[in-house]
Amino acid sequence: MKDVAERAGVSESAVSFALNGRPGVSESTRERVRSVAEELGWRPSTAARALSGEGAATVGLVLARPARTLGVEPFFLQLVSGVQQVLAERRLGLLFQVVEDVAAECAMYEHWWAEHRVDGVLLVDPRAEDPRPDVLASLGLPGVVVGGTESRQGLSSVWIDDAGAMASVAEYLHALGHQRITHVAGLPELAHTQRRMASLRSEAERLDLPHVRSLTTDYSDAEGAAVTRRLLDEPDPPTAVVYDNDVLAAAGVAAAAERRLPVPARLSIVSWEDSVLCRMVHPWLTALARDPLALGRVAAEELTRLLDGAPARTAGVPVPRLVVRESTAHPPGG
Amino acid sequence: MKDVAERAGVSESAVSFALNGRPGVSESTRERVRSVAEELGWRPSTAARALSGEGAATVGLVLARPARTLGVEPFFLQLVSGVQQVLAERRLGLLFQVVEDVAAECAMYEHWWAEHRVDGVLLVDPRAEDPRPDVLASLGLPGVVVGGTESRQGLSSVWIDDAGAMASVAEYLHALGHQRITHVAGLPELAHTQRRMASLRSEAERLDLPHVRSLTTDYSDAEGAAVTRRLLDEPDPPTAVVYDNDVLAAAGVAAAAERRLPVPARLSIVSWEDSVLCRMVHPWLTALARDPLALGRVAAEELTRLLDGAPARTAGVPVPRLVVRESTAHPPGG
DNA sequence: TCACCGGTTGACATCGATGTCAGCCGCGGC
DNA sequence: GCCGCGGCTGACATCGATGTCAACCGGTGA
Repeated sequence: MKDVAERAGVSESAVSFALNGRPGVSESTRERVRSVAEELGWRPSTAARALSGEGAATVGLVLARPARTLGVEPFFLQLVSGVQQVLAERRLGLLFQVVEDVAAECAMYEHWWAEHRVDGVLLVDPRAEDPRPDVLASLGLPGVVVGGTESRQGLSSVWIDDAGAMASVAEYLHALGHQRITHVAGLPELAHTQRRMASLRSEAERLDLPHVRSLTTDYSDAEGAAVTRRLLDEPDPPTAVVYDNDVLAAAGVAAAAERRLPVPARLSIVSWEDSVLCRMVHPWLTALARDPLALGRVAAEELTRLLDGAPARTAGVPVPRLVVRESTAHPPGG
Repeated sequence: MKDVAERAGVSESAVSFALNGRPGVSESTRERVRSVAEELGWRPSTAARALSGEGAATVGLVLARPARTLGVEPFFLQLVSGVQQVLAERRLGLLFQVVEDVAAECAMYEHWWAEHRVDGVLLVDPRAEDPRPDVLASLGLPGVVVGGTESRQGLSSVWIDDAGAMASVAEYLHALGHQRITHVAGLPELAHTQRRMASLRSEAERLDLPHVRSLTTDYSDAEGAAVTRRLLDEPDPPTAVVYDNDVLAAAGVAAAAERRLPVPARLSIVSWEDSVLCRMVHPWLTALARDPLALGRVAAEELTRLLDGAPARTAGVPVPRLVVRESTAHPPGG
């Protein structure tokens, strides 16, 4: 900074004023200082800035998953990519951490906040009984819950209409004539799993479909295949299965193929997540398409709003759209 | 820190001495200070530490990929997970950034370094003509090239034996009786793509196989399928195809299925990357299994060595192992 | 002639740690 | 009785920015 001041022929104070857009310098000086800083490749030290109360210019994101179940879904990296499109404009960095479980995630927040490493965090995979919002609230650490429903305790939320999406899937399958529908869900403790299950139950009631149910899994291809095999061995197997993500759905297709059960002639399949995976299996999967990039962008925008001192609120992203491909049809004899 | 000093009944200097393992305090005081700090949940502000010459306690990782081709492979998140297992021990954070291209990646390094945001970086996807090592060297920013071959310009490397792995695949297919082998490779500018292609060429010469070649793609399922279709339409199609990653291989299987070409009876398929994808397609894919977690761990260890002042060097990870499943067999009539 | 103005300076405090250094206290040995 | 030493204190500088404040300079209007 001293160098910049010297080269521009002004004082250090003037440099600070000029570069932070504060009054006290003329437009011409401001411009000169700016160009000198540019030329010298000078950037303020984040450490020094953070120390003088500007915050760490960093937001945190923790992913709590055991390493082995990590990363088949394109979803996550796309989300991060969207987040960064927004953060980049503000010169905010993203501190990223993979941990084993939620307890470690909470510890991470405490450490980050105690060390002043982050100004705020994005919380993903909200759960039904979730200790994390309480932790953030008690710390006073600003946060946005990605996929949360309401904004409480000073946390913002980005709301995803799982219930509406599930209703649209149920209606679509019902319209095709399906009566026996099974929902192969993900982890039961995740909030969106419970929302989807509840929505399906109420839709089944509304449409008068008694043979509708949800089964939970750990999202792994292994459980997806195992559950599907069990379903197909039943005396009255379902005619349509809705899988909670692309991996489960692809595993389901593979299981059906093992049994030489034609999809969609004998079994319709819907994937709750559209990705290349859905176009890599045969037949191509009918899927709920959402836009993880947009979700990431909205989440990051909400977080920057919070950091700017705005009150917590709930933002929404568009309802997932059902993309009909080859894996759904009328039920046999329907 | 003041609070800790007060609660422990000692001076601030004593606290600093105690917690940084420096002489000047008795073991009993050291222990008392430690426990008070623990109790108060005190952690040193990284900003203040960084400012007084300790470094940012953060390493950087930039992923240069257009958002749409992002994240089908489990590889990347597993790598990150391995990296963090090592970084966590040292209380080092990971600053993660997704950018569009290598130019943006270089700019990122310059910014990070100018802002003192990172102490070192992990460089992934090394290229044949790669500007990035030069940038790091000119900045003096410590770095580890993940998948690099030699350590030059003060950068360490983690070496992956692509050539050896490719040779083992070629030998395996040759032993099965295959003569016409095609390698559907990834991006031509990546260093490992070139290494694999070169290795295949020399193996083909050694084994006297004239009908062997490599074709490059962008790693997308679309190109994987398109290339495979083109291959199968040739008058003398290959009897074995080696795909440079799991996505390409799965797309290849799908393309073969479209043509009703039985795998492996008429076409053998090998995937260069083992993942759940390889067990989600039918038939299950023979694949080269490497261990991204271990790769991440070794890379992070090399980086911490560099940060500790050790000279740059090249470390190695085990050669990928060929896991034989259902997608490879003798060629028709072989 | 003087007060006022915007633009600018230079000196100083602040953030929270590390590093250094003189000096203090009490205990043991010569 | 004095020296030396381990253990500890307290004051100060340092890192690189931000924030504040009194003062100064040249030009304008009253």
